[in-house]
Amino acid sequence: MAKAIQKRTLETRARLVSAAKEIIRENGFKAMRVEEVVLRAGTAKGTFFAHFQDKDALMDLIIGEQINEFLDQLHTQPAPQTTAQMADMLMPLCRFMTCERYVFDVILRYSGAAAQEEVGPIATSFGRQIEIFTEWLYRHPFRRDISPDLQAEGIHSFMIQAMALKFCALHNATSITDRLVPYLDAWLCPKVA
Amino acid sequence: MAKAIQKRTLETRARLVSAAKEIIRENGFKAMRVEEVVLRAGTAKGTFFAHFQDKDALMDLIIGEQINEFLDQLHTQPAPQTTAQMADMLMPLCRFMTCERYVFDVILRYSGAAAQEEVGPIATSFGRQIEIFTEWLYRHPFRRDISPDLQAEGIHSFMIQAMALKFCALHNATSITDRLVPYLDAWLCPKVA
DNA sequence: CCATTATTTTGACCGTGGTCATTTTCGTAT
DNA sequence: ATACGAAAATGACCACGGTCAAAATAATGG
Repeated sequence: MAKAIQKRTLETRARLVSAAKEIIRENGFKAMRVEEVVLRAGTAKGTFFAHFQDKDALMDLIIGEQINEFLDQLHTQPAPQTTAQMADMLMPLCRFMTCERYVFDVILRYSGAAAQEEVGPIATSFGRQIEIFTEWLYRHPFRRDISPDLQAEGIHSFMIQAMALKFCALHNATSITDRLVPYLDAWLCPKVA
Repeated sequence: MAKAIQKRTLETRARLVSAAKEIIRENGFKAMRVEEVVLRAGTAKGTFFAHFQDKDALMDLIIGEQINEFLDQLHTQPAPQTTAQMADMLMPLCRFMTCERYVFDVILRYSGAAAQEEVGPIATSFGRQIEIFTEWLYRHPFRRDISPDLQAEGIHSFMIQAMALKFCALHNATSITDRLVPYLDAWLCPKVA
């Protein structure tokens, strides 16, 4: 049976989401406080939690949406022929994911480690990411001894690793690309004697 | 110049740490609340924060200590000869790191993504982990086309990946070992034509 | 032993995420 | 229109991490 969602509900939700996005645009993701969102949306605090399980659920939504836009972009481009090219293509996405430490933390929590029962936007976008990688690898296979799926998972894994190092005090001199390429070379183009 | 630390300071700190460990032993890491720690230690709340930057700093300390014990264990064992053997050796550590979702989250935050100025216990233990892997690989090199250091970083990266998937609703049927071995095989024993 | 300074401790207070019984609004049948 | 049951909104309230000026305690010098 349809849930018979009222128009009011959609409107309130939309107001909350756009208030949140506005704050993020002005002051960054970390600055998004529930009280502020609710103030701008002109609702009571309780209303927020009637629409979203918790603050992070809204972050999940907004960040997931942004990631998906980057993936749309990636999807239109041809498959990379070299690891350097691949790293370059991934850069915009990596830059966004690491634009704030807080953002990267949310992504980590919701991607691999998503404890949610139902899979959220970020987790879904990660699935899509793997799919895109897999498609690339079908078009231009780097390795033939392992499946494109496994290769794709590895790329994902090294992407996370390269991004994580960005926030590590010891390694923040090197750029993400510079860190990613050696991983990708070793993973996708092993030169075994 | 020595800071001339009073004995009282050490005692208070010790009481706080052992109160925290006690709570963790009884009810898990997530149950460790500052109020409860302070209550059991018989100090005021402010004292806690005079000793630790924040709650997570104490978690970092305690978890880092535990990780180090597993690493001590690993250090006494001979280098693994196969990927399956390696995965088996890593299992106790992986099990601890994923004993609670909260623990894994703290570890992620403090390992790769440690934003701290000074490197904390967990981050340090991860450095040690890489060192141990590197030593293994010098003794028993799986690949010769890339450095042991790079191989070690990859092992670490895939370990994280395998653990992260444990918390993913879609993948929690498979055990960590079962997920780790294919990664390690592809990473350490590429069979390129 | 007292005075003075440095260190530690204290606990009232705050910020922010999250809850829930109550009230308001909406859709529908009469 | 009016009544009534269901969905949505409200805001006082709570939990818990974290702050800070003031008080208590320890170390030092005369």
